[in-house]
Amino acid sequence: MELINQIAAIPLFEGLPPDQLKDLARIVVTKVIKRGQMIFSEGDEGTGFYVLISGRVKIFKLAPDGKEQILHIPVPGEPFGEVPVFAGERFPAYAEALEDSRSLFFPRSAFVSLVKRNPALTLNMMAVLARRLRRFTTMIENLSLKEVPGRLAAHFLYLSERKEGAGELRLDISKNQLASLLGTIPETLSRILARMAKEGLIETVGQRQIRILNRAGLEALAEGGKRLS
Amino acid sequence: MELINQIAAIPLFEGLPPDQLKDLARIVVTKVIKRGQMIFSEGDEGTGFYVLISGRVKIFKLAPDGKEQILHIPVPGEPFGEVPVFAGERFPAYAEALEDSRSLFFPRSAFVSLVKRNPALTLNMMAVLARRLRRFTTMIENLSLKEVPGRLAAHFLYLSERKEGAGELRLDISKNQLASLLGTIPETLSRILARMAKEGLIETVGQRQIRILNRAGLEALAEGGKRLS
DNA sequence: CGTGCGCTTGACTTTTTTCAATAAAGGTGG
DNA sequence: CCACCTTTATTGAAAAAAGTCAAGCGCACG
Repeated sequence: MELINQIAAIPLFEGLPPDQLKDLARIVVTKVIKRGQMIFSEGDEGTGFYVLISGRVKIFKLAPDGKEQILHIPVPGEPFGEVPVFAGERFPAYAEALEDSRSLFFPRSAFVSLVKRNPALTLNMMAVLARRLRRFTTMIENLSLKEVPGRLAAHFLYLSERKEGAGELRLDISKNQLASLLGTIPETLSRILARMAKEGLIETVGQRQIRILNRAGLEALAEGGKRLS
Repeated sequence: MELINQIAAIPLFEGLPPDQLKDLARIVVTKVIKRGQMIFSEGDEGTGFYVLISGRVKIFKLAPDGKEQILHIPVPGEPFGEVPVFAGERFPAYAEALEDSRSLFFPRSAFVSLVKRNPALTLNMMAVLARRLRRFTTMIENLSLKEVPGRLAAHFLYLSERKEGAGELRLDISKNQLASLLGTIPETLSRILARMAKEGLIETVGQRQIRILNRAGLEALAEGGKRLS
């Protein structure tokens, strides 16, 4: 039962008794998504939520002129599209695969009835929602109170925290996507990377590798205590 | 039993059986907050959450230079400060009373044990979190993809939806606070209001009253299909 | 009655975007 | 394996949007 093991490995379902894992396995649908394919659109009816198993997807908002703001890039094991399960019925954003991906889809009604019977699952799901709220408040803070160099510095520091201790970090998305995640455009991002390098804060190795040379400098930038010249 | 009635009137607790309302009444603490008083600060340990009963509070982020970004202004009956109950333990933002206010405080552990026993309460709380996520995604979208005139137009339309049908609407916060809610500064807000009035989109009546003269124009602004000259 | 705070307006600066051109990279099919 | 073509990234110059600094008005509150 490959499927049951996959479900059991999802943090959201940690602590569920085996029989309830089996219940989940009965209602779940595996979805395979090709790179570039849309998973859902803003305004679509949300009849359930997803958990990313492998690959990479982006959750984003879209302006009429085509500009995107990425809200979230789930890591494997993380749920997405869960808001309409609990309020509002429709997806508040778009989801598209950045790479060929695989996810599990949990239909709403079966999941809700499971929630009703299982307090541990309830608390896990609330923790997921609360963590995402926390990240969004940080995002709002960054967009509103920091300039682009500060946002970028904060992002580098964030990445370096969750990776190995070395000052080397690998961007797992393209610079276009990174710009969209930071609420700016590729040209601006490119210029700011160049300025950071010129000031000796970072060094770029290839296109997707960044080495942090001056962590304190980045922290000062992220906190607004310093500017790039 | 004034208190029980107040608790029963809170949407979050809708559908709770009387004995559980009594449980809540036993653990709840009434907090009276004076205008200008801090309720909690970012980083404080969150030992429970609040429900606003009367008055007005702002939930906001603070930049080192003192600039504020308001995240949320709960209406009476709405909970706030609930994120640390479910994840992370510390408040992600500041809360301060804009007017003399009264709120109920629910200690975390007692509330969590109640959640575990009550599926309806669970689903209500998840709906609260999911709705807030939805609002934050809209906020991120506005900050990133709209310019200030578009954000202001969207805000007016939002206010006019939840009030009476007339094109007249009353701002319930100062323009300084409104600027902070929209992610800008009072000077910019002032200029844009003047431009909107000059273009015949709105008319300002006194300092806190706005009359919408051209709803379609505001909608075009909010959708990015038009610009102020 | 004065002081202070909220609000407005002007002039200027800074930041970011836009438009355009070019260069580099990556994947596909021959 | 290479040539081609689309996507991704960089750089420059100009424009636009928003923020800063400063001054002044008016109303409310003590």
